[in-house]
Amino acid sequence: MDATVKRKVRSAKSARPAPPVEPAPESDGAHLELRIWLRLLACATRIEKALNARLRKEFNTTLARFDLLAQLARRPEGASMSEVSDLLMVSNGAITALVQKLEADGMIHREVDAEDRRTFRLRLSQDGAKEFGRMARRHEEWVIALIGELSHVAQSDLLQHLTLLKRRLDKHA
Amino acid sequence: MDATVKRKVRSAKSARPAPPVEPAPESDGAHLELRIWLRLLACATRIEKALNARLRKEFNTTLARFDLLAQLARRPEGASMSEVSDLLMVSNGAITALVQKLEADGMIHREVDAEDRRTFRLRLSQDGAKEFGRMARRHEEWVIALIGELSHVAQSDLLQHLTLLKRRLDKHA
DNA sequence: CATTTTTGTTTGATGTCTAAAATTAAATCC
DNA sequence: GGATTTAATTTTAGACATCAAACAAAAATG
Repeated sequence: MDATVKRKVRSAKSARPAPPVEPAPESDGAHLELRIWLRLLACATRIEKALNARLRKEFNTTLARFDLLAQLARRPEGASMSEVSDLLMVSNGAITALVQKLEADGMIHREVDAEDRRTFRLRLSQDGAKEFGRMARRHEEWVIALIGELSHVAQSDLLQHLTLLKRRLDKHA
Repeated sequence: MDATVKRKVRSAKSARPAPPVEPAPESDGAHLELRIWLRLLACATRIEKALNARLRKEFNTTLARFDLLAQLARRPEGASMSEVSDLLMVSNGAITALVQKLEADGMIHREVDAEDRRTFRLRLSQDGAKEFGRMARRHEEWVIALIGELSHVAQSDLLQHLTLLKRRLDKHA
């Protein structure tokens, strides 16, 4: 993770009116897009590592497990493996192992669907729900601590831009 | 990867003047910070998966390898394993395997340092440099295609906000 | 100078991801 | 209604990540 490229491009002359002070040569001549991607990745990995480390320390678990529980927590009716796989945007194979571990730990139940014997219905267990509640509260505090230093305005701007970007990315795929 | 929490918080009454139309309840009552984190992660994983898939398809390689080559490409004097480990923000153990593979593929050279027989000096090989050049060009095109649909203004806003966020995150650590 | 301590790298155990092949159940098609 | 197709899940093989333990070489210490 880092995707550092940053090459000396800086050729396409801007047809836009020049900004007041300077065309912002920025720390490197690389394309804006490249610089955005590097920053985005840097932010995401920093946050991800911080959350992962804390989840491990305080709850002896991981983000992947937490995310799966989070999906089940908002679906009292349960979900199938494939549904979870889609929700988490992770391959089917990855779900199998995760679910086995979580079931062994008593966090979730896995029952064969009465209608379709191929599919499993995954549900949070009672213990799982309680433990997830504890984790979610801490998780939220951590995220707020990590991002909360930005002003409210900066935050909503950032969210808006990220939402826009995500929409474009989804269209691409 | 998804870190979906989104809980029913919405308690802290805003002491700010209400916006023109609505206080923007947004799609969910979750804290702004949480929503930002989810979007950020979603964008990063989408881009990362796209780049990884293409690197594999076109060059039979991965982002991790590409990133390592990128670091060496900008350091003709070479770098030690630990330096690379720091640059990529990845543990030492991860570098060992990566370097072995890249050396076996003839992309990099690894020579023991004359000064310090514990350390290795890693350098791009000629073939490695050429191959990296090809990959970097394509990589840049891909990133531009993925992000380039955003307007220039949106892009520089986004970059600015991400830069700010990254600074805060680094201070935290 | 012999003994720590620190530093650079490797190894091993574990966790997660992917892609592709295998398995099994359901649905569909003559 | 038996054969094919589709769908849900598992398995396998290959990456890459972590952490912690083990080493070996260099530096520091007394």
